[in-house]
Amino acid sequence: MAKKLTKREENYSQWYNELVVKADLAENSAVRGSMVIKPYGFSIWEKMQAALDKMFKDTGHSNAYFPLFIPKSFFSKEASHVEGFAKECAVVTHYRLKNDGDNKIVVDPDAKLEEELIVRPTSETIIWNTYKNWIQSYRDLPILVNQWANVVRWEMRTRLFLRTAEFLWQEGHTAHATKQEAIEETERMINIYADFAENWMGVPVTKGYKSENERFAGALETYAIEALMQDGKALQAGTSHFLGQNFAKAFDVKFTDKEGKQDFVWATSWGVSTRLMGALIMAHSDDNGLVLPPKLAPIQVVIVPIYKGEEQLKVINEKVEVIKAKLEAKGISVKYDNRDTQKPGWKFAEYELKGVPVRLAIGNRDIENGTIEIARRDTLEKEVISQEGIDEYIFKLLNEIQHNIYNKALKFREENTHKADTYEEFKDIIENKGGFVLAHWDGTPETEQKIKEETKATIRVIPLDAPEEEGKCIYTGKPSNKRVLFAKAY
RNA sequence: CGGGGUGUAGCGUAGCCCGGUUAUCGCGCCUGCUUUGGGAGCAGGAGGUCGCAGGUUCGAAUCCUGCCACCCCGACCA
Repeated sequence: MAKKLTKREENYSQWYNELVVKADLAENSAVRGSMVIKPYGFSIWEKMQAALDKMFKDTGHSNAYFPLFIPKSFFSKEASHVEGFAKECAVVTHYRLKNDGDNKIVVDPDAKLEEELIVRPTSETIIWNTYKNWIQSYRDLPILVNQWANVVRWEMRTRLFLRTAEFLWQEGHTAHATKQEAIEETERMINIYADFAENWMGVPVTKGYKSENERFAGALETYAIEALMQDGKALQAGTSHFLGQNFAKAFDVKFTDKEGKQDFVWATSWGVSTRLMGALIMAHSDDNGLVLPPKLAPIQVVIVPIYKGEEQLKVINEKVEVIKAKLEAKGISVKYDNRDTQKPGWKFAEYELKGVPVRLAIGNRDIENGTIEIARRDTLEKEVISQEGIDEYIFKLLNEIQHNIYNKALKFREENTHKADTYEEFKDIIENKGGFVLAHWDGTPETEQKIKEETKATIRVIPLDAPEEEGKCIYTGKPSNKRVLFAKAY
């Protein structure tokens, strides 16, 4: 497979599909644009969930669950929200099937719903309809709730992991007494996402806020983290929205403050999805398959025995049990694959494809010498080391791999981030090099739209840490005081 | 929804233009022997509504009509 992938380097998306769909993580479902996440792939998602969930809880949030179906009328209450999602909703119109007498199952026309139900594309509406009943006083605030759920967006075109019709995600929905508190929450959550992306996934991200064009439907401000994939395209990896009082007004959610005055509640919402799996794969993988950061790898160390005959295997088994126990005592997840149905070379390739960070191989030679062969996935380097102190060695190595993967991605991003001062320069980079482009922009949606039409590049974010700098918009020449981040995006 | 393309075994494919024995090849799968430090070798074997429905014909994977599904490109998007 590796050879096949090399041939396809030019077409990253095919490469990606080949690797993920055929190999390990998913296969096309009969349902349009949905995906099957296979057990190994799903365990990566579970690791992500666990880490994020802890971060949410450490910052005072709790999990809850809201309905999958949303009455259509809820949607129309917030004008820009409905406009943003109307074109991609799956709608339930009936509640029963029947046999039409010809042995065909048809939708029973008598079972038409009074009001259609929308399969949630996001839950702001149904949640704020609920919050209305939960909030009367400032004493009821803040509400800091998160839900792990699936959502459905009937996209025109789907793409595995990045844009599936149904996807898994978490959506946080918070309610606050003051604008300031809500903005702080919005920023807190985008920082958590950035922390997770960089320190768990090993994917460097740029934090910033979205231009008006790219803003979430119904939000006053959308913060996002943007990551750069190996093919030079940007991927939005997480968003946190300051919703102002829009949803409180739409659903009439008022509270009485300390002075006895009534005011609308301030809101935020934030989410990350299984798209993160796509980011993880596309940021680190190489021609041999996945490269997983140790913190998210379902298997951190795999041990492969090399033997001739039952006798040798028995000796190796005993030795490996000791090593495995020592590693597990340090909290390292270990798989010992002593199946005799596959050969060692086959297993090596298999676990590389799966992205297992560290592989140990032990054979008769090692039993005699008290050694073991250790191979790391990120650099593909192999060495023979002593069995003495191997647990400590691997513990440190996993940590080093985690950092190395991040640093490699960071270096890639630095090498593929360019400044452009003229439109010619800008177009040249976008067309020929790809990657991030930092450029001045006059701040108008019209200019962004023109640039998008002409180059397909959009403003990914206006970086939070962008330094003040006098300049001229690359398109209109109007004054600008900081550079914004442009790229072609998924 | 527009433009292009493809449907043949679990996967990837040849054959189609120009109709004609038992539908090609590779991977995978099963059995046996030899192998095992980077995806093993040899021998044998199983596996097919040729996307679906009609039509033309002595005869259709191949020609015609209709339908369906999927992929790529555009508009849309976490």
